Amino acid sequence: MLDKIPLKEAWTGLADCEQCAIRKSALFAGLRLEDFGTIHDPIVQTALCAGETLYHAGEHSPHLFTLRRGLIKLVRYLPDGSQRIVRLIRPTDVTGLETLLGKPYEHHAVAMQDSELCRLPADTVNRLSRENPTLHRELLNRWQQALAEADQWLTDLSTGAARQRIARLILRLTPSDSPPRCQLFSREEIGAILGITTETASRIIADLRRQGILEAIGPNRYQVDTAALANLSDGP
Amino acid sequence: MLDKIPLKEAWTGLADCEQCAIRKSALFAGLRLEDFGTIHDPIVQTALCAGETLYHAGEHSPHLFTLRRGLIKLVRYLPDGSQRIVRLIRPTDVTGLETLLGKPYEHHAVAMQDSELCRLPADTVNRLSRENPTLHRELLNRWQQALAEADQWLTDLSTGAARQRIARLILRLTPSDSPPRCQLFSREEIGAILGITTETASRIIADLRRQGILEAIGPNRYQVDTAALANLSDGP
DNA sequence: CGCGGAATTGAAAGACGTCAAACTGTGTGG
DNA sequence: CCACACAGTTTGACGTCTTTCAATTCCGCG
Repeated sequence: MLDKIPLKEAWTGLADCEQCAIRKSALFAGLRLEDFGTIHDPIVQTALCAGETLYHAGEHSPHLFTLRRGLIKLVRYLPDGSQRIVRLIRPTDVTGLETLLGKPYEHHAVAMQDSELCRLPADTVNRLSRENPTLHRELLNRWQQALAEADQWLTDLSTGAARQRIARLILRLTPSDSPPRCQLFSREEIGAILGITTETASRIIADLRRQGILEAIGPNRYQVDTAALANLSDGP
Repeated sequence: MLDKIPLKEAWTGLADCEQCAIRKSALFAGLRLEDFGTIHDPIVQTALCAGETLYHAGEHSPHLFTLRRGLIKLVRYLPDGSQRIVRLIRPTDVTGLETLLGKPYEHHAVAMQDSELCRLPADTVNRLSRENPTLHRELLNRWQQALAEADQWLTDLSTGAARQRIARLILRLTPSDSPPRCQLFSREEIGAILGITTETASRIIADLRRQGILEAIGPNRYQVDTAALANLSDGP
């Protein structure tokens, strides 16, 4: 399931920013060539294996991150010790924006899949944001995007019956290719996303399989009957 | 319950910004005297009675708002027609930040109490934000604050059993004065905040009253046994 | 081939939603 | 001033969904 290719090289990559595969949709999309020359504090590329932690809540570190590949969960622990997954970070997303304001991280960030990311020094981003209006606007956009996503997370994934929540989660995880396939997570993580128990998540997913709405095609990979799910998602 | 004092005056108040009672904690806290002189597009003060709508989701209007007095709910409607309250705006909070990016409003904003607010033109705020670093930083702070609040809303108010959610909501609504009192909302609104039904909300609150944890002292006003609620909030 | 963690399943209890009726307080009109 | 109508709240009864706790099965890996 996991191809473990830890990248140990911590390179100071200016050239690579310019050539970056995801650059057109990345935070730095609006940077001019000459801007890259002014980056002195190195931008480090790092890799995480599934399950590894990127940062902890409360930790105070002047870095934000762009995800290049993989999947990161932002987690909060509840008083009773259980966890709730608050948001997912996907490739081209940025996390750790709060460090731009000198604040500690708000969540635990944990890799759900093997991941690669770029670590950006908060100072550098702050300075570039002052000098480059496009980057600055892009930053605001990211902030707003995170907020919109948080609100959607609440209304889609924490509202209504468990079946509906699962239907909406799977739809959200299914790219609109055809045939529609999606990569699910452990039942425990699904529970932590939806605010339901592991068993309930398991029961419902097993049931969807029996109904033929999901068809297993690999470890936690399914082919999806999107129409049936869409139907489930807003009515029983 | 409601003292209806609709403010009809839509004044172009520069002087009043400087003298504003909430100015020290307002968005414009960092503005210099000379900055106020550069505001040409008028800042309008408006008032809403409980139940009135400030703006609709999808509406495209270049204004954001600071709440001076009262309480505003940000609402999303679900496919099935019911509503979910996504966040509350309290005095000194800002709402409608998305218009700074030229985007339509993400929510319906409805007054839960009689409210007064200032309407700020997005252009003006954008310009001032470019010219004044303190204001600019304050804006980012507000954005981050909204995001943190959204995450807390999810973990506090949409997680766990209905009793716990209600306990946490009441605690959150109770200022730390003594004796601790709080102003509740209609049972329907409480349901929409917590993702439970009106009846469940009513049952539990009625039950808390019978247990003496809440004691009615006015229309939807209660004296609160905070210790008992804190106890409820993270265990059964 | 057996081990261990994850997933699934079962049974029973409890929580919550649904539908409907009774109750309360408030404002209105007689 | 009282009776009534209305909207919100409370309560009841019942069914369904979800959790809980436990047992079992499945699957990847050593």
